[in-house]
Amino acid sequence: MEFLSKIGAVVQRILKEEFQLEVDSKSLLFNETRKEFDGDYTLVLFPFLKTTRKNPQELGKLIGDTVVQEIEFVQSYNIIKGFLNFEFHVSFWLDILKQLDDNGSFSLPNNGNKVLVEFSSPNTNKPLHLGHVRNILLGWACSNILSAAGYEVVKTQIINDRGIAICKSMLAWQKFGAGATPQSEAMKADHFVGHYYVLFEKKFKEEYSNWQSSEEGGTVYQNLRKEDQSEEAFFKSYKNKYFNDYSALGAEAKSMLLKWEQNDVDVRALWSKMNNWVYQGFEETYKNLGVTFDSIYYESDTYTLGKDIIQEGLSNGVFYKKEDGSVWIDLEDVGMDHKLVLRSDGTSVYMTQDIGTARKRYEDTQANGMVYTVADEQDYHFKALFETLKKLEEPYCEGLHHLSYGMVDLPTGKMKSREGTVVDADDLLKEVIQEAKNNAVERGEIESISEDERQKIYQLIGKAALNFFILKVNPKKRMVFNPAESVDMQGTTGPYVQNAYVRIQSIKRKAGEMDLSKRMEYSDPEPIELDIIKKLNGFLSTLQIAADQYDPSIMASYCYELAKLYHKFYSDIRILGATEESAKAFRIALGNSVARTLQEGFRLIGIEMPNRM
RNA sequence: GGACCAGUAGCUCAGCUGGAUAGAGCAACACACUUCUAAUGUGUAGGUCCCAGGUUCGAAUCCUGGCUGGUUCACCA
Repeated sequence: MEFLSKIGAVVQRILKEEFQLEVDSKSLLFNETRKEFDGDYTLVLFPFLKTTRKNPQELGKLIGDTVVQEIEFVQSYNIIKGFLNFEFHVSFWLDILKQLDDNGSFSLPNNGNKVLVEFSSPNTNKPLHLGHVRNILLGWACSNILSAAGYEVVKTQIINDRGIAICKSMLAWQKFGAGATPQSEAMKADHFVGHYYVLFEKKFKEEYSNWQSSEEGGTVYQNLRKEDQSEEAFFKSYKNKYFNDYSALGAEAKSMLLKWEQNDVDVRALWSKMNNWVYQGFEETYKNLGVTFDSIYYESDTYTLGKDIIQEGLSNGVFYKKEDGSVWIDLEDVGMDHKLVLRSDGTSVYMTQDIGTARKRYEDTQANGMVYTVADEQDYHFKALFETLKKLEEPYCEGLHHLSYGMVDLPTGKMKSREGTVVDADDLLKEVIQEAKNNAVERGEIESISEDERQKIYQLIGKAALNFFILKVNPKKRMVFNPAESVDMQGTTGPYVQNAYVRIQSIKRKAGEMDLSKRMEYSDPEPIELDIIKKLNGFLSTLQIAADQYDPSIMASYCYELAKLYHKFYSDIRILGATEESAKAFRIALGNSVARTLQEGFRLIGIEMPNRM
């Protein structure tokens, strides 16, 4: 805040002139004065007491007197213990509000950086679930926040469209589908494909179970079991081995994968057909979540990338080759291990592709930064990837960030797709919207508007509840998703914030066309009104912090706090019923400013405002 | 075993680049709608900030060591 550095400069000068004490502006911390004391901002004097050999009263008086004398907007000061509280003129805050109204901006100037934000990045064998929802909302909100903070942003995703998982769906459809289509079954297309993935797992499980009681299975168990290992525990741990070495279904799926890699025409056609169904379904979910992408990368295109860079790195000593032909990078100097970048048979690993994809994206966009929205189980991988890209001296290597987020747990424990405890993204959206509708119908505020508009409002409210519930939590924290609480619309929720906005709209409608110029005559604001102005003034610095930390929860909290102040203001103070015309005009103008700020803050975290609710 | 992340009210979370008496919401209880949308506001109650040391005028915040939960350390992705 500019005005604080003005005070800071005076303090610095005094400390230097009087005590030969050089203090840099960073160590001069001004805090907002706590509610229970008089003042706007507080300078903590303790750090200077020893070196100046003054007590707080003396030092505070010296600084306070000078600041009040030299800085026109500081009206007075008081000293409590080691805290020097500055009180500003009321007119200063009224001017701030006017400036925000006249040429206030909700974004920061372009900073010359271009950043690519990757999020969502699903597999194509099943529909999106709650885990994806957190990923998508985080990535989307971060994109908006970075964009408002002055970055040029490219939103992208990489779709994992190949591999054994999609082959399982394909195989199950081929064997058991009898030519069914999403249309013929009237199913959302990605759910249709997911159904066959589940069917495959079911048939495989049956097959495995039969094998376990067969002679062959029994022999394997007797020969390979560890001591004290129960039959159940053994077969649980043996599942992968069985899939690869014994299973007929496993063999078929693997053969399909092989054919895919050999570009078999029929398999490729089937693959395209099923992936396209999934994409149709995803598109619908993205639309309902309100997110879009600027570009899409497919793993089937990118999985071959990176090998040439490995050669490059070998020749200039970034990588080294072992006797068996495998290629590695030594990351011990940054506290990590040696990491494989190419297998001994010359095929790629995850790391290889990611190195190649990063460079391709740089070539495609010239972005000097990349943000990867990926769950925190991959922290180590991304650390290794970024260090590798640094050693390769890639031009964008200083702008890499892993937007790491914690898993989403249910109150009953972890989500496990195998145990059917996942929360489906589409179901979730439906539920919150239905809950919004139930509430709205009960309240009856919007009975008079058209059915179409009502539906639209239910959606906005339901989505607000869901988005806010997920985004209010710091990304890196593991979060508990309680379905009952996620549809809550009271307290620290999206609808609570929307409600503040709606109240303002309602007042504007009632006020009609009004000349607000009289607000300039309003000179004696209530404390709550000043609190609101201070909060409004904090929007841009909040945006900056949220962008620096890649953390939408900071913006979500800000909006909640502003809405909370407005709700209190609304209940304590007459707006349309104000006795003075100037007060009425001022309060309407203040409301307008709050509404715009809430709307913009919520837009950044992917939530739209209704005009009624 | 090494590394990383988390641990704050019954529950869900803020606060963490050190500052005044640790804050919200939910749940509980009590109040406030003839008055601008009560999806609101007010109040009561609720705390060993995981534990133990250390640094400091001052520690939920920083350091060290533990404890608990999670993740990771694959020629898997």
